[in-house]
Amino acid sequence: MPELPEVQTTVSQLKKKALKRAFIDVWTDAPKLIKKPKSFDDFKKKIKGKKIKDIQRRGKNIIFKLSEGQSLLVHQKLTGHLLYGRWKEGRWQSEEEKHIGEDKMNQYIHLVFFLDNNREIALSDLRKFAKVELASDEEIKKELEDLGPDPLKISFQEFKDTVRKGKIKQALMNQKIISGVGNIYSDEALFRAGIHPLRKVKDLKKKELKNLYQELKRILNKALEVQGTSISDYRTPEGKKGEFEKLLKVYRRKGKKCFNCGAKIERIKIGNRSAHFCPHCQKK
DNA sequence: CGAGGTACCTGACAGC
DNA sequence: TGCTGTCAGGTACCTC
Repeated sequence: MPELPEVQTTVSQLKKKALKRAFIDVWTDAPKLIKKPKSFDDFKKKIKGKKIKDIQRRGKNIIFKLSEGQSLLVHQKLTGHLLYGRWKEGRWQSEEEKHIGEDKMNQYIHLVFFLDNNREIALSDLRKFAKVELASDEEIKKELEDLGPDPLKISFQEFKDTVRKGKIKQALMNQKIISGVGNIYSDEALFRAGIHPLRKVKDLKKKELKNLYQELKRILNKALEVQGTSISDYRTPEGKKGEFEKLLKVYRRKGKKCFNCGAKIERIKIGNRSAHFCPHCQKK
């Protein structure tokens, strides 16, 4: 799913539902999703009885802090998303919204955690790219130590100090520079700041960088308010769609008219990812 | 160390 | 209709 707003939405909703619950069992039809421990049997043995003490976000990673010094790490990659509800006889029921594409939902559920309150947390993942790991707090912490700061938590000075080189689009998406921003929100922030994605960071004026910093924060906060962007089958843990899709100005709008000036939105490749921009509002 | 390509999977959609 | 190619909220790993 998932960039910062979608991951944060997931974490916030799960916290309301699953805090202090314990895992009593786990099921999968795709054991390759679990990277640590390597054997699913070990994973199952280890997680049984562990209590959820906290749920945190670091970049796009979800960390369940468990009892006995253990952490459960989930990275949803492109199409993964965690759901909270009921899993009965191989079918999923969301807590609140029962009408959204139930068959599709069931088809992509590949991992189910059974909690001690007769509810389940499920991982739905069309492309099965997600990563799930259970290890000690220290081991998980170490794995995430290369991640850059969270864009919502840093000052402009810190932003300026960390976003220093390369093409601006790639710098924004580089998790070691700042963590949590991906293709959608980097495209959208650059459009709103009027900056061409291929511009070099070192060529940006301080004013442009400041503007970008502010637009990035604004857009991430706005997306958080509306629970993110739903592309493909993304749903919040409660089964709702994010509403940011309606606010997209360039992302996946190739060939359509810019809302500001009417020019046609373009799509180019930068480092094997696509970048969308308005050639008139975002001059190179 | 960094940049660029590929691999990991499955599905939707455009064009012939 | 059916086939082929391209694209998709991401990152790990390899080569140069």
